[in-house]
Amino acid sequence: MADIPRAYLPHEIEKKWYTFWMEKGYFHAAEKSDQPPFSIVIPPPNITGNLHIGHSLNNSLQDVLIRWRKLQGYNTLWMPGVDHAGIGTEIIMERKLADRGTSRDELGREKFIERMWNWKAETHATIREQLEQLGCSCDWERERFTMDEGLSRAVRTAFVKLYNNGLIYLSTNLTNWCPTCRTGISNLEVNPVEIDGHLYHIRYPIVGSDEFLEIATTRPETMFGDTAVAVHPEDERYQHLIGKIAILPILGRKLPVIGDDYVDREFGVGALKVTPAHDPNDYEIGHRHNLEQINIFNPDGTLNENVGQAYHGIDRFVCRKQLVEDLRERDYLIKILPHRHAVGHHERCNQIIEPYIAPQWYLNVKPMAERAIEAVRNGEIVFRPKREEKRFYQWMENIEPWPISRQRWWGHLLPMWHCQDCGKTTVAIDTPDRCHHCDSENLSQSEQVLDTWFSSALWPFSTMGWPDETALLKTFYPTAVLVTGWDILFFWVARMTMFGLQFMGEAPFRHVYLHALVADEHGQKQSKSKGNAIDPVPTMQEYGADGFRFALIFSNAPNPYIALGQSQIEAGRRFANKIWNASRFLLMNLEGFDSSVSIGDNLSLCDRWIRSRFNRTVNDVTVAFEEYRFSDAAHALYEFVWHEFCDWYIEIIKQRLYYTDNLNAKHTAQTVAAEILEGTMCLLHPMMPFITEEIWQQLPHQGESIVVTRWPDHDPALNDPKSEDAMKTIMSVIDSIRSIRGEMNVPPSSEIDVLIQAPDADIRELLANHLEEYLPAFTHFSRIFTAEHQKKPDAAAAAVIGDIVIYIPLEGLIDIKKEKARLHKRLDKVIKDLDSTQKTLNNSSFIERAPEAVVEQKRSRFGALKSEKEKLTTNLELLG
RNA sequence: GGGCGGGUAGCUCAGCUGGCUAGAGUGACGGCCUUACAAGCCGUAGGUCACAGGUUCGAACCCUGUCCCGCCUACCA
Repeated sequence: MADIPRAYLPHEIEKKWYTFWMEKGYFHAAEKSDQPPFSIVIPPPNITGNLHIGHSLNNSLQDVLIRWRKLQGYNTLWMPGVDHAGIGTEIIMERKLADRGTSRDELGREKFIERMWNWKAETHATIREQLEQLGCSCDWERERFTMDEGLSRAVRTAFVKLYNNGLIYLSTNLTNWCPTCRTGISNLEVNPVEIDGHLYHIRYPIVGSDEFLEIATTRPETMFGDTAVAVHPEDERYQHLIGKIAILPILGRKLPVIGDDYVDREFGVGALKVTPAHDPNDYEIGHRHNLEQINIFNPDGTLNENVGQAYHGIDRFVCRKQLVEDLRERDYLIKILPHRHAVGHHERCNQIIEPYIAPQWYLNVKPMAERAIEAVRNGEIVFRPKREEKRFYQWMENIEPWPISRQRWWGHLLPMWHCQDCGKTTVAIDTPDRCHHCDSENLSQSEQVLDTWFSSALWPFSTMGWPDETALLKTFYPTAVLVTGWDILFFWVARMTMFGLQFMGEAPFRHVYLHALVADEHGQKQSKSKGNAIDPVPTMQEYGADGFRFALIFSNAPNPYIALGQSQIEAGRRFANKIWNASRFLLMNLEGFDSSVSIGDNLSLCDRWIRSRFNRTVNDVTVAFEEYRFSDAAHALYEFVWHEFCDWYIEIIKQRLYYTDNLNAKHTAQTVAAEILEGTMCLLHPMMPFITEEIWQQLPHQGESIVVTRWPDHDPALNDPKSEDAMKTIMSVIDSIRSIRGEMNVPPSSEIDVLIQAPDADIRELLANHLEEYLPAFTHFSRIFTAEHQKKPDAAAAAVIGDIVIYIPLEGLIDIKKEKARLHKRLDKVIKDLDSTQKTLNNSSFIERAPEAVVEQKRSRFGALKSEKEKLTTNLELLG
């Protein structure tokens, strides 16, 4: 046993056991089983590169649930996989191409996609390796990719069904256009970012007069697309201009001056230019007034032929600068004011989006959203934390049609074929030979792809074989719980809910657990550029996967963000080390131990106590897991392992393990210690899979792995409040002795006498029976005297616990001044508490209205405080 | 503009279906290499629970208002 290392060294252990688990096939779920099913589908990581710390948290939590439920006897399935992540991945690839001096356009579609597949292979392997390192018990044999054959068929099937239901339609509206990515995107993908911009005031001459109409705009370049100028119809300043014609500066186009309620008289100068093709509000105004829409941009954000020779072909922001100069020169520019406002940015490439008219395919999600709302309202789906339901409703109730087509290359092609002959569209799951309308073979498939979230929305059932009616679906759909960050509630959770209800007729999950996002130790968002990001891989290497996982789970309070820095992770590692060393100690003392020999009824008080405490911990952890209070579960175990099992139990049984000749007593201690340690390893296993397996294997055990053992049952009958109370008394006495020694600076090696005055005969007996055995673990002492009354020795320090008084004679060591100060401090606090307790008890309303138990509690507290006050006072008097 | 969450120890946060002496991790200070663990052990200090009212026998917790902070959401040019 001496070859067990002193400090926990995770590396080899982790690798060894993961390989073992895989060889045994523990993570592979049975399609059919007598056991109840419990399934989770992973939020598929994007194939954009390495996993970040958010993934570590997300997957640690899922692994906790899966491993815990497996121990409870469920047939568990954790479905793993990765997401092609559409535009996000394309952008990564474009950057890589740029580094090599080439580009997407240069490569062409086919070659580009070929590169994407290679990149996918690379990142997919990395992601899987990192999840394995973390210890994830995924059913790897079933791993899926959103663009693999089966899932692609699911995507086409879903599309065709929706299309045939009339829910998918083509519309040429204003969309959010990303000129950098050259595609339309949905509202969700647009991040409004506050920026310091400008408000440009420009004058538009009025035909047939000397007047000008001053307007204000943040985007002067869009004036090329103006088709009107608008004022408020009741604005007395401008009423007389309504119906007249204004002249567009530079281009000289004629623009009607119109009156529209939309115009805010208070803002700017109370007049605005109307650009229906490039502003959502102007688009609406345009409709109301039958205005022409003039598109002024090319798809890449350069200005098109509608803007006149001088600006044609140049970039939108270059144009803005140039145009402002020209306006200034020609005296159209009145002023430029600083103006802070929100500007939409594409969440993927972070470039400014333009409202732009382009044909897009839309999915009418309204009817699906209604069913989804209903599913949450009637409790078919339950959100944790509950507050997330509000966000869900708010978004769902105001849902807008979802633009699902993207003018990109990487993703699922729309299953649509255009007929060159009749011009009609054929929509089909499998590539059609002929046009469904005219039978022509002259078909070409749409080149657009679907929004990446379309396939994600199918994930809970597409991964299980849908549209086929597979055994897997039958067993594991709907999934038990979806575990993900709240940041993708709308992107993903909402859409999965809608699609699950639509295609499976049943919500895809019973529970949705939305966990925190990981910030740094000061609550700042982690990011590579800020340099405060914690990279999981080196972290796991340095601290071990278990310590890392524990730190994440321990910190995962029900907050929107969790602050996680180096120190939290170090605490996780220290805990793993503590477990390791406690186990190491016990294993060293288990030599010659025969676990098959049963113990009699010679349990010591501390044995009964630790069993009771363990039993309660089983309950605490189980209930916490059931309620997704992961942090509470971690805290309960941390407290039990460190501050009860290690700090007290192990210390106390050293006496029996080392020094006693009583082999029965030793055997009992070994039995209980081994039993509690094994049980604790089970409780810890979902959070810390590796170290618990390693220790469990070395302990006396039945079965081949902790992964497939049984979760301890909580048995209320095993709670032993009597032993807990008795131990509490003993622990208080020991604490008091330690406290005196500490505060009086008694050298650890010097032996002391302990005089205890205990009026209660039961307490005297309790202390007389146990203190001799328990105290040596905590302090050096020579003799203990317990009596009904004790005469205080001259030079002694005193401590009071209720009606128990402890004297420690400290001849030559005691500092009277210090001792008096110590007692005074305690006395002050006791008096304060006593006063407030008395006040409460004197209040007749309290006696009448408060529950009996609360009153009783106060009374007994009052008694204890009173007794303590008297004893402290007496002792102070004795000190003179 | 609307909505949500928060303000508790130096730091990061638990506790909030009202009722033991308000806790943890981390940091600080003092003492220990005590044969499982210095990634450890022992002791100590540190809090008007943002502020002001209200409800109640009783409020960190419930209600109202105020002041800060963060987030989500929205079409103010």
